[in-house]
Amino acid sequence: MTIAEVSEKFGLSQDTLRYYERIGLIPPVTRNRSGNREYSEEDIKWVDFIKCMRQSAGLPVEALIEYVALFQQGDNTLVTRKELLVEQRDRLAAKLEEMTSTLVRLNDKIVRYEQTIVLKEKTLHKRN
Amino acid sequence: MTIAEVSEKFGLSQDTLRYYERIGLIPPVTRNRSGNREYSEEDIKWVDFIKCMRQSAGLPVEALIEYVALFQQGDNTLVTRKELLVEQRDRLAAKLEEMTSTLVRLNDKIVRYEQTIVLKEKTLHKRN
DNA sequence: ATCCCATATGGAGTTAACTCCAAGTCAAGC
DNA sequence: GCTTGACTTGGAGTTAACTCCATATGGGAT
Repeated sequence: MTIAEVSEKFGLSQDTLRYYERIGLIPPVTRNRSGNREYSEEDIKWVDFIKCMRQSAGLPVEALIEYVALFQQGDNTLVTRKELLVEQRDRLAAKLEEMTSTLVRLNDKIVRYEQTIVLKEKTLHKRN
Repeated sequence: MTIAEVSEKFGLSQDTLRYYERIGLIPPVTRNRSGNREYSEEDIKWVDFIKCMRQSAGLPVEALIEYVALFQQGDNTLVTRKELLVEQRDRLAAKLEEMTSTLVRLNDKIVRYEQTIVLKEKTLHKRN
């Protein structure tokens, strides 16, 4: 797959894809004879994983760079990598809890707004 | 409450508190005779609300500024304000779902790591 | 051969959200 | 009455994460 196709597929700009590779957020992408990126299945899996961890989970770029670096060092970093993921997972879980209670708070606020608005409408009715 | 106390209480720097006020993320704070901020109960509730919506829910500053501006215009913006909150609530709920499935994905990955690590350990045992 | 277009690189520019700084003011203590 | 320390303001600086740009190159169509 070319960079244009990957960009299209994931909704990441070509610049972002190159940027991610440049800073080590994804491992170096396969190239063809003329030096252009030719994303392999592996490469695409990395893009998918990183996109998910960045955009959806909001994991810090720094942690992901470290993860990729460890990955490239091979099997003797398995335990470290796992620990890194566990830490991020725990952070994410905590964040989720926090956000859930904020969602509840927002919902409550909305309900109070609805009540206030209904009250206002009734008052207007009475007047007219 | 002074700005130092509010800063302490919420873990927001004094600079951030002034910045929030400057850009309209919280309404103008009460002042004492010498012009220093003297946070009232109301003011503190705003800080609490905004901190929550920013840091925990990650609502965009822009939307919150609009909300505060509407609030300051009085009761005839009730419906607009409610709609604004509903939109943000829905976004937040969507984000939460997305994050939940990413959490699952991360968890799965961790489980696979654990299996791989256990396998490695067994292999080593056999060898030695 | 020439034109065109997608791609390449290194480096500069942008954006959001703070964060820091310089210079000034004010009340309290010595 | 002078110093000290917490506060004020407007504006500049920083950081993370892109995003854009200028310039160059490599193949395919005419």
